[in-house]
Order: sequence, then C-alpha cells, then structure tokens
Amino acid sequence: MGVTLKDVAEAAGVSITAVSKVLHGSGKSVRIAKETETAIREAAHRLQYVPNSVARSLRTSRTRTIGLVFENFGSLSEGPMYYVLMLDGVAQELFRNHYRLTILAEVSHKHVGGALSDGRMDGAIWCKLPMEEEVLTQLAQSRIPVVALNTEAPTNPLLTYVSCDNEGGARLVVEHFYALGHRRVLYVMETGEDDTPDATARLRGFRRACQEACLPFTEDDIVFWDRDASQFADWWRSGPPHTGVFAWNERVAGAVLRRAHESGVHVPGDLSVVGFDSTPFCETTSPPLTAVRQPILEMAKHAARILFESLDNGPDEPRVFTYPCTLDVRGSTAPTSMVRRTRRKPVETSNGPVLDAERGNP
Amino acid sequence: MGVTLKDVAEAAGVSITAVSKVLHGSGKSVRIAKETETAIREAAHRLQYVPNSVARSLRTSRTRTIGLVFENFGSLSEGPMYYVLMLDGVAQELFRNHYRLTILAEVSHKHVGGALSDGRMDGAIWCKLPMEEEVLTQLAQSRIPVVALNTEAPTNPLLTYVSCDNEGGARLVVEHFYALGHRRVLYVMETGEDDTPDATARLRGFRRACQEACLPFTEDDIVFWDRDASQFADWWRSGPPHTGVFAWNERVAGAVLRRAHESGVHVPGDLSVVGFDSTPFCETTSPPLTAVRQPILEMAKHAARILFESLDNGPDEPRVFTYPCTLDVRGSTAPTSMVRRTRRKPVETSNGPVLDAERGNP
DNA sequence: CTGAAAGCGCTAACAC
DNA sequence: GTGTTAGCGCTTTCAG
Repeated sequence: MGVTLKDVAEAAGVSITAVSKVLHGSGKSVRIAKETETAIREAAHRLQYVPNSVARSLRTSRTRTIGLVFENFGSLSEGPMYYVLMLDGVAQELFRNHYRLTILAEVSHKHVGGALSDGRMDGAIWCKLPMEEEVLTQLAQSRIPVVALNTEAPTNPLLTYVSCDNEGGARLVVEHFYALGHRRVLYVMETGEDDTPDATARLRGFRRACQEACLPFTEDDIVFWDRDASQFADWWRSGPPHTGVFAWNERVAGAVLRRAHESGVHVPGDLSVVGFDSTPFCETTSPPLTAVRQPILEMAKHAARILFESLDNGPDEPRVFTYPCTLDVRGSTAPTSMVRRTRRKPVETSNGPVLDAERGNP
Repeated sequence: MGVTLKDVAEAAGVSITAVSKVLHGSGKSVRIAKETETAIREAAHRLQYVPNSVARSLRTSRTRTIGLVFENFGSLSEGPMYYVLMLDGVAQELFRNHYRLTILAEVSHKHVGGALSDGRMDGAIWCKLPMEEEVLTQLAQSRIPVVALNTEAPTNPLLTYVSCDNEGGARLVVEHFYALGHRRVLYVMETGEDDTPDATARLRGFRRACQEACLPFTEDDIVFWDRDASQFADWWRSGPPHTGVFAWNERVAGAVLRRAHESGVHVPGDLSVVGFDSTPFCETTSPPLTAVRQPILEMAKHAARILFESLDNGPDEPRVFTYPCTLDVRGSTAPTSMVRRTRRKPVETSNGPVLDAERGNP
C-alpha cells in the first residue's frame, strides 16, 4: 500500500540501510555522503515516504504509547469533573514527551496480563486499580511498567502508587467546620459507592477527626443519597441537628447545593456545604463550593513521569506517593453565626508529595 | 522477552503454523486434530502466551485502533463540557466494537498525511478539522479513512462530515426569545473565537433569523467578552436595551449567569439567558440554563460507524451529515412579562440527521 | 491434517 | 561510506 524504505532506496539508487540511516539515523552512526543524503531525502520527499511505525515497533519493541486503563471511560461526562482533570494531566505529560495516549476502557480482570502485554504500549497508568489480589500479582509480573493512579495503596504494594491522602483531606474539612463553629456535620455518601476505597477512606478520616475534636459523630450522621441528592428535601424537613454537610465527592456536593436552593435553604446562611475534589466545577456552582483539593493534575503528570523513568532506566522498586490535600474555601461555608464570608485562600498543609516512608516523622 | 508462537510450538511439539491456526485461526481453515489442538492450547496456557498485536498488525495491516485528532486535548477540563460528551460518544462506539482509541493532540498541518498514515490506526476522526485547503486535500489522499466531526462542511467536501446545523440552532433561539416577547437580544461572542466556524455560523443564523422576524440587530448587539464574562457588570450598568442574552457557547453562558448573580441581576426575571450546547453542565447552573442541543453523542457515534463501514466495505463517497439542533428550555429564560416559567420539554425540529442533499425539500 | 517458507517494513550488527 | 544480512512475531499460501 504505502511507500516503503525499499521504494525510496530504489528511487535514490541506494540501499535500504542508507535510507534508514539518513531518514531515521540516531545521529552518530550516520556516516553518509552529503550527496547521497540529499538524493535520499529528495526521493523520500518526492515519494511522500512516511515511515511505518508498526514495523519499527516490531523491530524495536517500543511504541512510544502509554495506555490509560480507565474503567468508566465512555461516561466521563456523567461523572465528576475530577476525572477529566486527571485525563488532562496524563495527556499533557504524555504529549509533552511525544508519547501517544491510548485508552483501555475495560480490561478483563482474568486476562490483565494479556491486555497490557500485547506489545502495543510501553507502559500503563491504571486509574482506580481494583484491589483483587490476583489482578495485582498479575500486574506486577506484567511485561510493561504499570503505575496505579488514584488508588489507595495496599500495605504491601507490588506496584507504584500515586494517590492522595483522602483521610487527611477529610480531616481538613472537620477542622474547617470546627473553626467556623459547626458542631454537627452530616457525611453524605453516594448509593452504590459504599465500598469505593476513596469514599471509605474519607469517611474514616472524617470519623477520626471528629473523635479527636470531640465532636459527636455516629452512624446517624452518615446518609446514603443518590447522586442527585434527591433525599435532601425530606432530610431537611425532618429538622436535623446538622449545620454542615460534607459530601464525599464534587458531584453530590453540587447536587446538595441545588437541592438546598430548591428547598429554599440558604447556603451558607442556613447550611454550610463542603465537597471533595476541588475542580473548575466548584467555581460554577452558586454559591461556589468549598472543597478539598487533591493536586490531581500534578499527580497524573507524576504517574506519567514515573513510567518514563522506568522505561529509560529499567524497572524501579514499587513506591507509594501520597499527595497531601488542601482545602479551597469558597462561598458554600460560613460561620454558624450566619455571617456570610468572602472568599479566602486555599489552606496548605504541606508542599509536594510525601513518600510513604517519610510519613509519621515529626 | 515475551512468549511467542514459536515457544508454544516447541512446547507442544508442533509447527508454528499449527499454533497460529488453533489460537487465532479464522474458523474455516482450522483443520487441526482435536488432540493436537488441546496440546497446543494447554501449552499456550501453561506458558501464558499472549499474542503480539504489533507483529500481527504488521502482517495484516490492521490495528483495530481509531485515532481521534483533538487539537486541544490536555485542557479538556477548561473547555465546555460539550467536548467531553463528544469524547464519550466516540469512545462508547469504538469500545462497543472492540476498537481501541488513541488520541492525537496535535498534528502538524504540514505533515497531516504522515501522522495518520504511519500504520498505527485504521481510521481517524478529526474533531474541528481546520479549513486550510492543503490540509483537506492531504487528508483526502490519506491512506486511512478520515471523518470530520463537529466541523462546518465546505461547499465541495473531499471528506465525510458529521456536524450540526449551527445556523438552525441559532434560529431556534431567536424563535424562543421572540415567542417570549423579547425584542432585543445581545449576542455574546468570546474573545479569540471570532473566526471559529461554529461561532460565526451561529452568529449568521442569529442575524438572519432576527431579520426574518423583523427584530433589530446591529453590530451593537454583538459583544466580545472573555470566557468569564467579566465585562458583564459594566455592560449591565450601561443600561442596555436588551432583555435577553445569547452566548455562543455553554461556558460563556454559564459565566454570564454567574456574573448576573453577582451583579444582583435576576435571571430570568431581569434578563433571559440562552447558551449553545446543552450538556449536563446546563443542569447544574442556577437557574438551569436554556440551551441549544446538538445530538453530539449520536453524532460522535455516527462518525465512528462511518469509519467502520468504510473499513469493512472499502472507501465511500464523501458525504455531509448535518444534524438538526433542538432547544432545551430550562429556567434561564422567561417571558418579558417577568413571570418565572417552569421547565419544559425540548423542542424538536425534526428527527435524525439530514443528508445535505435532502435539505431544502419541503 | 500439518509444516515449510515467504514475507509485512524496519533496524542494527557486521562486513566490505 | 555503503551494502548485506538476519531477524522482530505473525499470517498465509502452498505442498505434502
């Protein structure tokens, strides 16, 4: 079909090797006469030669392509914006380094090895890696390096993980509420997400922080609402003791805001609301949503960089990078004194990621 | 590195051919004894054989991969949600057919042919194809089929286009405003998007529809605002004659809503607002945003299907599919009598896409 | 039923 | 400086 090296070689009256060297030669071993070189380039140009990457990949077993395993791709628009940011981060870093991105929407957990080892990708980023033992061991033996992004790391990691400190993030929320005078806060989970590791980690952090702050927090302070928070009105009508709501993610928090508005509940006057995952979406709600920020763009880029590194230097020890969260305070939270606050700066807990080993040091 | 057919063949004591036939054989020519077959399968399983797709692709020149050319990938999160929907549509259709999606963030307009003809993809969808003559002719000669998605088709198309009727969409907006009693409407463009074909087509449709409705519409009714609509307050303060605003896209419309709120302008009481591209985002603004809907999910899937078809049946004539738009009426528009409206159903202009040739028929 | 052999287009020693 | 050669792992005639 297409024009090959051979065609160019014939057109230029030289050998295939010469053409390969001139056109794709890696600098040093390109000892070719200026004359033949121009002849070759001219022929290549005239024939509109374009190198066949597949053949090259077969030869070099490098594709300059990274796979992103992203189980719910195809309904990105229905999920929280957080994932779009993640995608942006991965894409930015890959493209900057002239890598291509291919998306794997579903990888059979039976044949994890197969999907990733078929030669089409040099490495993979797995978003929300499942915790099944078998998947993990298979991945660890995969022919290509894999890094888990946005996944709570197990105690004995076989892979490199890049994730955020969900517990710490929830803690920030409690501190924020506490500082504003709130003493009873509702934790809103999402139906069907009960065993999402993120969600449970956030709940755990929330619970612990409440304990430490001597705030009451019982099972009654946890509700499971659907993603449209359609239960809000009933809940509010029941006259709950809470002055604040912490929703496990951005989307649900947004829904709470909307429902509150519909019910004539003034946020933050009557009720303060905080979400998890501060994204551009939080700027567009009204009021703008106070939310925990994980540096997802950075995290995503970092995941990509880790791959580049093990591609260049050979495989590395599994490591766990846990990024601290910060809180973006916006208009949806206010002191219980009911005074409306103006926008404040993000609260930093620390800078940069923290290696697991370093945590717990004073 | 990996286990190859050869390894399996040796382990099973048969030829490479036999293994290939058993493991990947296309049904008919698989005349292999039951016994050897099981031996082969057993060996393959024991060795954890996984076929090398790159080698296969080189041989068959098929990759089961479709490229999506998407020039601003990497900042999806900053753009309108519309693009995420488009991505979803493409992804859904590809994955449903066991195709892989690879993203090309930038394709040098000089070497369009090269990027698409390097053997890594069987076809490509080009989102917002530029109109440069040279790019178009190059694409038309590309080794793989290309369809332009979300691009205004030229009069003499060399490629297949799938796009929406931007002009018709703008027309719906005028009709809607008119029916509600509005007589002066502001058209909000976005700085830097002056020559985006979409934007100009919408403006054109808007202008024409105003003319036909005998509504005044001059250059003074067009403004260029930044995507945060930061000019809103000044504009409002100047006491404009408009009772409605039509923003060229979703994002800007959302910004207008926010700015209006900040300025104490009640939407839709004081001002009605309409956007272009009805997406889940429009449900989350307050009030929810009335917006023109293009059936982007369908359009994206259609683009993918067109590729499958020309991959299966050989190349097809260039065609232009123009999908009609509809209007999703939500809470941001109301009659000038200032009565707040409840939500209504989308207004359908017609069903399904319309082939260009069919348009203009009674 | 089974296997030998010829490539797909390219790279990389290694000779001349 | 330049060409010969041997594959990368797979599919696919074509003989047996």
